[in-house]
Formats: sequence, structure tokens, C-alpha cells
Amino acid sequence: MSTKCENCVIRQYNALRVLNTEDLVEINETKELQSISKGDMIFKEGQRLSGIYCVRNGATKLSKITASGRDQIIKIASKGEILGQRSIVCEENANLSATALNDMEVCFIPKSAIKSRIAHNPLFVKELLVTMATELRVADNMIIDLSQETVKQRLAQALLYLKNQFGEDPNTGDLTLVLSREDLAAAIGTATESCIRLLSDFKKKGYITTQGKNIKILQLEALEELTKDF
Amino acid sequence: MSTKCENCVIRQYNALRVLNTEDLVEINETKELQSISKGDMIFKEGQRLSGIYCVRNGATKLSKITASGRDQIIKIASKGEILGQRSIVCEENANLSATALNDMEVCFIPKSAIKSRIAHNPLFVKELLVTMATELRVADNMIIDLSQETVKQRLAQALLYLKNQFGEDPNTGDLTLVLSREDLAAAIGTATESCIRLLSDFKKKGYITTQGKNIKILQLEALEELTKDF
DNA sequence: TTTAAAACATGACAATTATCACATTGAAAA
DNA sequence: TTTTCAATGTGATAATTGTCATGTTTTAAA
Repeated sequence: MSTKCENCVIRQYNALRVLNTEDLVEINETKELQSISKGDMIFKEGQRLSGIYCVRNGATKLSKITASGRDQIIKIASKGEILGQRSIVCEENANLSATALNDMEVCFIPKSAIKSRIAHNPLFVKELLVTMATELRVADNMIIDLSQETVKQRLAQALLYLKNQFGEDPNTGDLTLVLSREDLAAAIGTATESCIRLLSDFKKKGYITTQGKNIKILQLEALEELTKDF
Repeated sequence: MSTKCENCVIRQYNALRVLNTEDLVEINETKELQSISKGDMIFKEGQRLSGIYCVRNGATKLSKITASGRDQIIKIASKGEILGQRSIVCEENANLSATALNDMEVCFIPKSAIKSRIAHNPLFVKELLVTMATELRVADNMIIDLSQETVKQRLAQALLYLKNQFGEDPNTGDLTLVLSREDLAAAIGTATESCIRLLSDFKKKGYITTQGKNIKILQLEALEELTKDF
């Protein structure tokens, strides 16, 4: 896979797709390819960002940790998604932390290059706007889920989301994106023990099987049924 | 207060502020001033919007109702805020319903006029982008609150928010924006009965007094203390 | 003003979920 | 390989919150 922005296919997934060759050449000259190891933090809540990160490979959690010590995952970003664009647009410090869920490759694009595109390329701004508006809808719906659905329903939803978004191993049938029980709990907004307990429950009922951290969905329909409110 | 967009001070509060006179004259010709009575729905989740609404007076709740019958308030919008811009930007149906919390005056601006500004005024798009990005931060933080704070903490926060955002009656000291117990419960994501019970609790402790739907904050510090996690 | 309906309030109870304690497993390092 | 530590898993229990029932008050309409 080419590391030149002009030839990069990743950008088809995000707002960078609308940039012309001239813009892309300029971004390519300033960007920096970075390798991030599983568990490493790309940036931390409250930190001033000096650019955005375009995910080439791997997945990251965007989360916030509170005084009570537990953290809540707002979003899982993967291939093609951009991190930090909200902060750059608002000229604010990061509101969330980004932590690698597995080994990652990201392209760091300095703030100046992005700001310059925002200033001169209206089409790019429009694309950013649509992206941000879509993220807002997703966040609003997450608010609804958190306030209206039980932990069991949210776990079922999360498993279906992981299957749809990241797929299953063609050999084993296990969910491709492997989360620790702690991260899975943080994604659905519950205590780790509650999450584990419900996974055991799902196992007992034959909806899933587990092997270490790996999870395999056996009865898709049962999980889908759970997500419906009666 | 003038009803001509060119002279309207309300637009200082939103993205319309960056439009030039020419743009404003065009919008003024197509806009329509509407009166909305308390309790009326401006638009409903799933509905196709034919424009945006600029709030001149009054307040509205943006909420979503689920199959289980309860609704969750995502946001309270008031003077100067724009409703429906997310849907227009994404060309999607409304994700939330907007219901008047008191009598309102809104300016309806047809989709075509807004789309035309988006197409030709990069500065306007940039402003929309910043607005949307800010709303996204607010939504993300609401997710954190819902998952990490207790109902009691969220109620304390909501009361403080109502005071800061809408103020208190200079005579009585009551919170200016009056919400039904049901709406207050929907705002903090709990059952109406739980909300009422906690209000009674706050009364017993002397933090607040109530008279009908009116609430007066007596001990600001006590409520602020509650919002802190130990 | 009277009456009906809606909103508010509280008790009793059940369900959900968190917390603490501790056992077991698995993964990584010595 | 052995050892060590973190992650996973389970039980017991408590705290929080939701639900249902029912009475009271307020509001709006006849």
C-alpha cells in the first residue's frame, strides 16, 4: 500500500477524499507515518493536539476517564477514520483520549496543513461538516441507548456491532476485533463484572461461545431479538 | 424587535451571523415567522424537514421516544439556536423531535435558501462546522454523565444547568425555565417517580424549595458539591 | 364554579446493577 | 520452564433505580 497521500486508498473513507492532487501533495510532504503499539495512547484528554491522525490500520478506542476511575468508550475508530478533527476545528484541547486496541499505523497530519485546507477548500469543509453531523447523530443515539436500554440489551447490541463493523475470523468464526472484558464493559457503560456475568449468561443460553478473550456468535437471531424492546 | 434578517440581533448567536447583507436579504425574502404554542411539536423524529428553524423566543426540547414509551431529552434549545441544521446538512430525516416547552416564536428558513448559502458561502459552512463540532463535544460529555453519574448527581447538575442557562426570576428566585417533572426526568434519563423522589429529598435537606412546578435553589454549594465525584 | 383529567407525590416492592471478596486462568517475563 | 501478575470468572450482598398502586393536588375545560 502506497504511503503517498496522492495514491492512498484509505482517504476514500474520509473527508480527505475530496482534496485535489495539489492539496494532497502538500499534505503528503508534511504528514508523518507512525506506528502505534497495542495499548499505547495516541493522545490524551485535555492535551493540545498539533494535528490529526488518519488511521491506516488497526483500531482505537476514544474514551474519557472520570474521577470515579472507570472510563467510558464513546467510539471505536478504525481504518480510514480520522482522529482529532473535532479538536482542530474548534481549536480546543482533546475532549477524549485515543488508545490503540491493537497495533496500528496512522498518518499524522500537522494542524497547519489541515487548517490551510479548511481555509482554502470549501468542498473539504463541507465534507468535514457532513462527517461531524453524522457523528453527532451517532452520539445522540448512543445517549438514547444508554438511558433506555438495559445492560443486557446493550451488550447484545455491542456484539452485533462488532460483528457488522469488524467481521469474523473466516476460520474460527470468532469476532475479529478482540476487546478485553474491561473494554467491552467500558463500551456499553457498565462494570466489568456485570459484563462478564452477562457474557456467561449468553454462553449458558448458547448464544455465544468464548475462548479466552475471543467471542464467537452462535445465535445471531437471539441477540437481535434481545435488542428489540418487547 | 425587527423581523428583517438584516436587522435581526438573534443571528449573533448562531452561524447566520457571518452572512453578508446580500445573503440576508435573500433569506429574509423566503423566511417565515411562526408562532408555536407550548406543547406543540415543531417537527417529529423521522420526518423530512423542508428547512431549519431559528428560535427567536421560548425554549424547545429535542428528544427521542423509544418503543418502551419513555422519551429522552438530548438538548434544550432556546433563543438564537437553530433547529434542524443537522438533518439538512446530512440530507437525512430528523433524528429527534422538537417540542415547545413554552410559547415560542421561530423563523422558518426553507432548505433551498440554506443549501444555497452552504454552496456559495464558505465562511458560513465553516461556522456550521464549528457549531456542529461543539454540539458533538456536548453530546460526548452527556454520554459520560449518563454512564458515570448517579441519578442524584445528574439531577443536581440539571438544576445548576437550568440556573446558569436560563436564570432565575428576579422576584421569586425561582428557576426561569419551568419544566414538568416528566420533562426534568426525561432530561436526566430517569423515571418520573425517581426524579420526584429526589426532588423531595433535596427539599427535605433544604437544598431547594418548590411551589407547583416552580423550583427555587436555596443551597447552590450543596448541589455543586453533589456533582463532584467524591 | 364545578368537574374531569392530568400532573404530582409517596409507599411498597421488585429488578437491575454495582461493589467487594476471592478463586481461577492465562499470558508474559525471569 | 517456572514464576508472577494481570485478567477473567463467580458468589454474596448492598445500593440504586424502576414499576405498580394509589392518593393528592393542580390545571384546564365545561
